[in-house]
Amino acid sequence: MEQTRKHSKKRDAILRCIQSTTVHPSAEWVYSQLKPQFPDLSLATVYRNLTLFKQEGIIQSLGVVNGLERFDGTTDPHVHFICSQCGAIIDLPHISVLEDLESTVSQKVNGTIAGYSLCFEGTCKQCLQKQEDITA
Amino acid sequence: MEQTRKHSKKRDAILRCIQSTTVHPSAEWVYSQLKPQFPDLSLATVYRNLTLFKQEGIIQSLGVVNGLERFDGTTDPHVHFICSQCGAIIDLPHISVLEDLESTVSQKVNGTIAGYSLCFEGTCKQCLQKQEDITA
DNA sequence: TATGCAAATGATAATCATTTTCAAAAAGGG
DNA sequence: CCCTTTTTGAAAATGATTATCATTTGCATA
Repeated sequence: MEQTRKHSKKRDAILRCIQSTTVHPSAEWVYSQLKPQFPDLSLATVYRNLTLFKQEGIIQSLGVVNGLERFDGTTDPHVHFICSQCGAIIDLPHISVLEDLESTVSQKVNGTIAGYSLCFEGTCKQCLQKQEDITA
Repeated sequence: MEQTRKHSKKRDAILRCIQSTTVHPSAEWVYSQLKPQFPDLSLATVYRNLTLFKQEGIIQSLGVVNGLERFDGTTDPHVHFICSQCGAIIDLPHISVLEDLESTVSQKVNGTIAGYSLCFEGTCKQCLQKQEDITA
């Protein structure tokens, strides 16, 4: 009765595509990569599967950059550098302290840092209480 | 000949609105706040002015949350906590080290941390070189 | 205070990324 | 092979944001 996840060549290819690139692609980029190999691939299928993978927690979303949602084939949180001009997203592993981050990052990417944004995500106090209220 | 910035009651009210709240609002929220006071206010005007303020650097965008772009009336980069359920954005000032951030933040907001994302923004190596090529 | 012109606005249409719909095709267990 | 469920393609729908354009407003100047 419960939903069973099936495999398909296209689904598998989409997952492999995003897991084997470092460009942190958008749905459109994944589509354009796979279209030659799957001429009848639909953009909706790419969106559907990326959303699915995201829900399953095997990929993550990096948010919207220049109007396009960008994905990351890895699941561990790590630091990124986003170029505000070309939209490139670059991985920056192994950074530990906030203080000297700007100069360190600036050197790592060989670019200019205009600013940074650090966001935590989770469930806030009010929502935790709501959940308890429902459960109780 | 050059463009001069003019004042208007609505423009000023929009700026005051976003600068005097801590909810990190969307354009729609600002609109709904001001609509009673300005019955003929257009949503387009809110979008226009928020975009303008952002370009002028007197407010900042926190990115898209649940499909809505969220703004911050302050301009200094600082840490935020986003509730993935209700979309609330909470300020988290004075945090310095990444290591013990998760537990610290968790205590501060009295909520659950699912993860974090730290993004730097600026100009990458390639784009810097392009600029030089054009200038030269 | 009246005048002229650039900037700002409201209403609405246009954009454009993403989602939904639905009929047809494929997966995979029996 | 069947049968049932999931997946897909194509196209329509959605919804936030942006552009358009005629009108209004701000404000510098006469």
